[in-house]
Amino acid sequence: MAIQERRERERAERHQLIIRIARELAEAEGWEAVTTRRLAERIEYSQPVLYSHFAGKDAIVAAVALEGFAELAADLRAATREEAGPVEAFRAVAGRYLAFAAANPALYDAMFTLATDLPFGRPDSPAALKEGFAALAGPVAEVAGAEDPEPFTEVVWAALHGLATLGRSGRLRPDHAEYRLELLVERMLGKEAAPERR
Amino acid sequence: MAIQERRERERAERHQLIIRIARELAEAEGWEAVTTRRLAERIEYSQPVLYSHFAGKDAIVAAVALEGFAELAADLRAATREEAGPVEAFRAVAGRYLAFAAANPALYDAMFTLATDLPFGRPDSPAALKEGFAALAGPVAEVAGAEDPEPFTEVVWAALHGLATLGRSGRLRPDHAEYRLELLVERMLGKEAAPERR
DNA sequence: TCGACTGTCTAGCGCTGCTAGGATCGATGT
DNA sequence: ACATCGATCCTAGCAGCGCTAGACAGTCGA
Repeated sequence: MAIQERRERERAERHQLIIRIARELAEAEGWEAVTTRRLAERIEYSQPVLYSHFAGKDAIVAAVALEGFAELAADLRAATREEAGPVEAFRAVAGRYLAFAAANPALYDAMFTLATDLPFGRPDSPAALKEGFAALAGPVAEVAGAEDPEPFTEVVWAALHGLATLGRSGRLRPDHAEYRLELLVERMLGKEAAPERR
Repeated sequence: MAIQERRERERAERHQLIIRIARELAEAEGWEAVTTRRLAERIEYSQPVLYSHFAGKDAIVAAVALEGFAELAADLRAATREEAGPVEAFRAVAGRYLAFAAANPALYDAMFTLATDLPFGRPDSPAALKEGFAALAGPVAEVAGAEDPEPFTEVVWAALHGLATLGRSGRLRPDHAEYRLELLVERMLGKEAAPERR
């Protein structure tokens, strides 16, 4: 019995190893450098082993993406806890979201550009996915005011996502990032006044 | 002499043909179906001919993207012309942007997801790129109010881009699209009031 | 009419994701 | 203790990818 348990444990470890190496490789050299051969070499097994753990390369990317959602959720929740009022929490969550995207570009790509067919917002969605969305949606909905909270959250999320992706492909002026965030937050809070220039 | 002119004309036509077929193929079956072999077969020439027109596959995608920017610019300008005041023009441009992205998903992908290294916002940017950005930035800056117009434009653009991309990968509820647009427009105009529910 | 040149094609390189089939190793029943 | 069986893993290879070298034909100017 114990032998079989050890096997399953080793197998689970290898499963996580694949995900970790894929992520490291992607973050270091970009996703186009993550090939099944290179991945196999790094985990010190042959290619077919990958296919005994995942249905294909897409499934590996999806697994990395899922890990990303879990981390994002934890990150956003930590940001929320540190703040007092709903407005501060909203501001903190928005900032943390952009910081997360900037700090983990390859991971963010996996989550939003590569793994497009993760089941989103459906009952059978993986827990990490639901939590990720909830960690963002909670604080955002708090400041929706008279607005219907769901579309309000979607719009805020879309704006953050746009800032993250356009910013990274060099289509927004690199400085002014903080100013853009301020501007978005203030407008979404319904304040017309221009934020402080910096 | 006339013969050489004919040759150059035919060559230019073939150049456009490659771009057109690549776009059609992408729009019909997605960019992953656009391979050099398939493309060569459709234009009824062999593969190497493609490389006498473009440096590589990326250059073909970039050419399609550039065409997209030109069309988007024309589209947005048409939307602007039809409207009277700056607020209406802003609303129209925002709506038309999302409609364009929804109507030409593969083209939009080429413009913003695949051709990431197009020289954006630089002096040596292609004309179509500058025009595309200007057609959006003009009407948007009109309603920036007390805001610094450039970051304001960038935020609006990012929000629209986010709505376009998240919407297409099924991460926003399919209905409510118009409501989200309304909400974004109103907030960006500095109005706190909730838009009409529909 | 003949050589040079331009334009095009065939064939092939190294890479990709993925898989069939065989070898190897350890657990199990007698 | 040994033979058998089953799981596990690897070698080798497939089709397709982007891209290119070299052969070939057809056209031009001398």
